Amino acid sequence: MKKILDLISEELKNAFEAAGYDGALGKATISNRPDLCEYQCNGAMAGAKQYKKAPIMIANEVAEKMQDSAVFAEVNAVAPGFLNLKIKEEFLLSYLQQMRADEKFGMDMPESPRKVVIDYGGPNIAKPLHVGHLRSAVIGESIKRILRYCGHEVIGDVHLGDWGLQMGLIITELKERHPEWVYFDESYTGEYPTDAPFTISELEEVYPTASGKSKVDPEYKAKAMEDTFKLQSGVRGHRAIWNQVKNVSISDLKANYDNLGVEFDLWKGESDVHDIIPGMVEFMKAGGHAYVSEGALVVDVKEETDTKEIPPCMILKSDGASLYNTTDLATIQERMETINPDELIYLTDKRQELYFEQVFRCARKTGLVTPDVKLVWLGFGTVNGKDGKPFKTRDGGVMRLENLIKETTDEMYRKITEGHSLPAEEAGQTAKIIALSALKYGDLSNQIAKDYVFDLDRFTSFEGDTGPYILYTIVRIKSILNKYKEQGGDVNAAMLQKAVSGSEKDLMMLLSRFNASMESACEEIAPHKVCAYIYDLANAFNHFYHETKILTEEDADKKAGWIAVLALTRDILETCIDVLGFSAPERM
RNA sequence: GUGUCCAUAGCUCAGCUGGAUAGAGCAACGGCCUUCUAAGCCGUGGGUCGGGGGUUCGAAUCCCUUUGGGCACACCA
Repeated sequence: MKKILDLISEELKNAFEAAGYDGALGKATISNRPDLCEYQCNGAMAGAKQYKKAPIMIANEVAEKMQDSAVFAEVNAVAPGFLNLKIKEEFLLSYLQQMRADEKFGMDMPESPRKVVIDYGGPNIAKPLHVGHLRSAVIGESIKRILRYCGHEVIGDVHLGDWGLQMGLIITELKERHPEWVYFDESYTGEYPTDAPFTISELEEVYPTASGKSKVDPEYKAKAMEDTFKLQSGVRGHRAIWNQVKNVSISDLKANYDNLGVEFDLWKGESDVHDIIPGMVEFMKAGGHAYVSEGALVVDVKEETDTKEIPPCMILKSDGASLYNTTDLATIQERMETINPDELIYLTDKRQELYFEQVFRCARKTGLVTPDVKLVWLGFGTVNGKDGKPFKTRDGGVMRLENLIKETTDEMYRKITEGHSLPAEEAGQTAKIIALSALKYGDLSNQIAKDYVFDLDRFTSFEGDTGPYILYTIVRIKSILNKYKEQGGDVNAAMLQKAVSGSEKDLMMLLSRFNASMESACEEIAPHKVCAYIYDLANAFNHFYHETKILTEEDADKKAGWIAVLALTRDILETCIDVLGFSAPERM
């Protein structure tokens, strides 16, 4: 289905052309003066210079051509040259009817769907998930769903950090503590135990300790680098213990992401490309791109047009070990060979901008990707506390993701049971659903690239621009629709009617903008646009709700018309929260 | 130092490719429940869009400059 804005623009284009002007001037926008009109066109002013004519004259001539349009109830030319447009009720009604009959509510599927890989810039194994991981997971999940809803094929890869120095640090520390473990006996040739000799919580304590030691003890750091090298070069015991670390971590990570409602199609990691690194390095050397500088293997990526210094992209460290760049580039090569995507999207915190600029340039320059492959880096902002500094727990530590979810759920449970009657077992589940909506909406309603203040009190509030408010609105609609059914009504059979009130028309106008909102969220990779849209929609509904007594209406057609609007509103809201990655309960 | 992002109401944020009186929410104050979930709705107050120039018929939006922040700048990821 064409977007309503496009249909309006088409009318305008024809009118501009009929009046002898460039049709391109006939572009409609949503009115910024809703008191005057619903849509507006500023093309007459834009064309004034070109045609050496007063804008109001052009506007008048164009308005003249649209007096008996099927789309507009009213077209007014207003000084200095605005065209104010009001939509015909019949037009709006038929648009919504088509929307309601369409499985995707008017979203057109792309002619050539893209195959997209989303790289979540994954967490390091053996380290607990914290608030920083919340953004990558929540934003990535939403982008994946938005792109899929819009008809693209999306493959999400968690892409774990499982290969770098952090692994060496862990092995070194484990060896310090348990030198007697069979993994560290290099003369051992038998099978290694199948059960891990540690739990996830033990593991999580090991890394910070090791990291701390390596910063103050150069000898310790040297050991860690050696262990990293041994791991990467395939020493059996190192590989075996590393596998245990990985298994224990992954099952814990899966549980955590599952808890958050975030899914990955691939659980790949840096280690998965280890074997193809030598080939890639040779490829880069053979292409004449990679050379040795200061002992390290690098590829120059600076360009003439640069306004800043872009350091070369390092492929191998001077000790020959691979680093983040190496695995990322090899992963690009691997993805091109096995998946052959049209687009790669990387989601990391915004401090990695320069790094990805280097990697992308290197990938293009060396021919790892063809020029038509789109490489996109999305840098997200920092999650700050109310003090404006990076979010911490009360005692100053890093907030673990699972604690954050638990705290939010507990808070939600308290709110929904306090003064409201809900069976205890249902309240538990509902609290979890609402808590996720609070966290995800709180994050997604901000622009990706900006830092935002994490304020749990605000996110969990049912008032204002929050997830719980959206859910509350949906639940209200569901409640009315259920009662309608109890009265013997058939929601699906209810026919849309022309709006009978201003608030109903406002609601219908917003509904008609669904496809445009979703499309722009998809094109701009901007989940916050979906949030903004459903917030407006929820407001419009609540406004309508408060001045309309639906279930007691005696005129059956009128009532059915409202029920149909409600059903469509519910469907749109639920579709939108689904792409945001959360859902609504039946009641709350 | 170089580069980059940001600065909008007391607080948290919108503001699409420049358009008519800069919008929400929270907080404050005042209304609305014998009637579909008041976890809601309606209303009031609150702004020299960091400062200064410029382009334009028109600038929060584009350009320059300045101030104040955040971040990055080859062997970490």
